[in-house]
Amino acid sequence: MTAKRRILVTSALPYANGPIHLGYVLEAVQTDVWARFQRLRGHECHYVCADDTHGTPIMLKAQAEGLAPERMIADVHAEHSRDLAGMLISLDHFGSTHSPANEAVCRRMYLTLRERGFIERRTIRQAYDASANLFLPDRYVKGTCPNCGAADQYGDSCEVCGATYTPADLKDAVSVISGTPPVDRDSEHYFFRLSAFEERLKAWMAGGAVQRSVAHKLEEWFAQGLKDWDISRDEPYFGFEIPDAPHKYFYVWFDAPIGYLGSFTELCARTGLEFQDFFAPDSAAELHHFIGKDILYFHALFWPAVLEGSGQRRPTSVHAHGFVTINGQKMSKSRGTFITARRYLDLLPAEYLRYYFAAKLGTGLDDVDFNLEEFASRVNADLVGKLVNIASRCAGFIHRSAGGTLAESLPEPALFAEFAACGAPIAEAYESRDYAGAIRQIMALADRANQYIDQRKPWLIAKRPDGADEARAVCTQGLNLFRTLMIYLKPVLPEMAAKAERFLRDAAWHWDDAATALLGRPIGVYEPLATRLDPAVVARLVEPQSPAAATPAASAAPAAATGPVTIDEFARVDLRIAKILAAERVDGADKLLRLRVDLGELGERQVFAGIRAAYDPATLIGRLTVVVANLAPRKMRFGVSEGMILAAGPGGPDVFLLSPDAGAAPGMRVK
RNA sequence: GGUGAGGUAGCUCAGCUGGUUAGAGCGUGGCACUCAUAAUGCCGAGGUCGAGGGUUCGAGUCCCUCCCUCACCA
Repeated sequence: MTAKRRILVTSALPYANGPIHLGYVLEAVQTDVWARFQRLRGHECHYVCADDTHGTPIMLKAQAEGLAPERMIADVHAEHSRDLAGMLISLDHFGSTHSPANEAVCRRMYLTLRERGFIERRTIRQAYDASANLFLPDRYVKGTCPNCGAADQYGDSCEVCGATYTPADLKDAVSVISGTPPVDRDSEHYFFRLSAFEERLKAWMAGGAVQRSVAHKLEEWFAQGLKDWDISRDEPYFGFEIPDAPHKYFYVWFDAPIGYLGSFTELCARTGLEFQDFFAPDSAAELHHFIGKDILYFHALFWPAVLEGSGQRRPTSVHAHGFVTINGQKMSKSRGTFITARRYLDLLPAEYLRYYFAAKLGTGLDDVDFNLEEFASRVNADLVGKLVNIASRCAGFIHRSAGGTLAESLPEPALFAEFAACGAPIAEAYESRDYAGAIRQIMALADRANQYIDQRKPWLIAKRPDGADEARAVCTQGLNLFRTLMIYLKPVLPEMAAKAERFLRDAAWHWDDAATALLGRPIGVYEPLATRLDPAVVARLVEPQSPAAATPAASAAPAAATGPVTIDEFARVDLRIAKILAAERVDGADKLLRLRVDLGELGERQVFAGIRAAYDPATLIGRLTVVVANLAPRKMRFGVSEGMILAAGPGGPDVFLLSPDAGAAPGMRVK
């Protein structure tokens, strides 16, 4: 086995203005599988990440929500942490770029860059929103394309003709923030002299730090000439102030990758690791970044240059992956295919997605299609039908005809040796991030294991009076083949592997354990390690979400069965006993009644309900029923509906209001 | 538009530096089995390897042209 390596890996920092979605999960899974694989091999591997919290979009979004940005990013951080943990991402530390540790690293690196002459000041002219008092990033200016005349285009490029330009080139430009035309204003900016690093970057790239196709892309950029990089922004800006430059802030893309170091600093403080062991220029430790192909420029050019320029080591590798598509199409909120990690986890186990992504992740930058039907069939066929089935069909015999103890030796050591020998090429596939290749090999072995059992037919052997030992031997062989495969899959399926360890009463597995058989020991009773997933549940990943706000009345179509909700989710719905004080028909609406209801301590509300065909308003007055009290108010043509009356039935005249038993009073909580 | 990647069985893909009848999984048709979460095994059908041209004794694999798809463009 190779010498013990010291490795630091990162996933790109998720931006703190939205939830973790499946695209990011792909990256986290890719990183996590690699990290877990390294640890399983006995190497020292630390995995850090952080929220990317700075910049204009965060600032504006917080403003729009009426929150301090610090508050908003804290909320998002909690959500991100929870979702990543749900996906079994084995982060050693998940920090934030908005941390004292990160600010300290930013300042230190910036000052070193400045000392060494890599920072320059230049005055540039930029679009400025005079009514909002802020400089506008390109994407915050919209107007007519100067090239093709398409309306409503962003300030950096035209989506219609593809032309690129600056906001000043746009015709009829307006600020997205205020809608007023921007003015040009001069401002002094700080630039990082990327151009000084061309030769060093080429050398770095030639050393195999990036994939081949990425190297091609970089060559193209080199050919165009490297431009210096504007790393400052004017206030107001949510970020870190630049030392000795009042009112100037580090551009979010400067402090974001530094967030890897900031986060690692915090991990060091917590665990006693030596930061310099990993970042000194002559560090023998490895540094691997996993990123999406969209941010290659930052990670493959700026980042190694910034690291080197500030007197630190360069990354060992930057590994880029493609995007996730859903059923062949881009994720899209409007199509309902923007799937968040939370949505997935509410419906399905993380490991199925991890397996599916791993089975489709190669070494390239190709997009990974999340095809719902294929996902279901692949998980069911591979994991349940093939893999777990091996254990499931063998375990019974060990208990029935062998007292629950494995045989003392393997009947087919050569077959086991073959499985063990595959450890090397499978490890090689993991190491080179060809997870699809690793999974292919593992599943081919799973097929062989099933063939073996089928040929030996332990169920027939066990029926013979003298067959107990042989059946036990065959199933001991089968279980050992299974065990070896589960060890190979442990980086992808950590929980299932842990369950299998417990089932076999085995110690926590190391990669090399795959090559030695488990013999002569008692094992536990088999319990299903994985259950089939229901395509109908999978399909719900792309169902439109939160239909709650759709219709404020009982005419709402009865939702189909909607799967389990947690008690907390249920508790969010505030159901109250309501007394109907008044009811009348709504002119101009042939389904609606306007109700005035008394909710006790919550006061009186106006609620519209689509029950006119079923109830005479006069009969309703004075009766008690149930109302959703915290439904978002909905503005209708006839007024605002401030709640929803609960009723059952298909609609029309067949609508039936709920009634509490005697004793209930207006305002009581239903729970 | 520029650049890059890619177009191989119904679907998802593998095919290394060109070499015998082009492969796998899923799906599909048939058979077998019944230990196993209707799981598993065996047999079969299904591809002019995007189109056309070229190099070569020989091309999915190299070259040219064209068509189509996707991504990136700081």
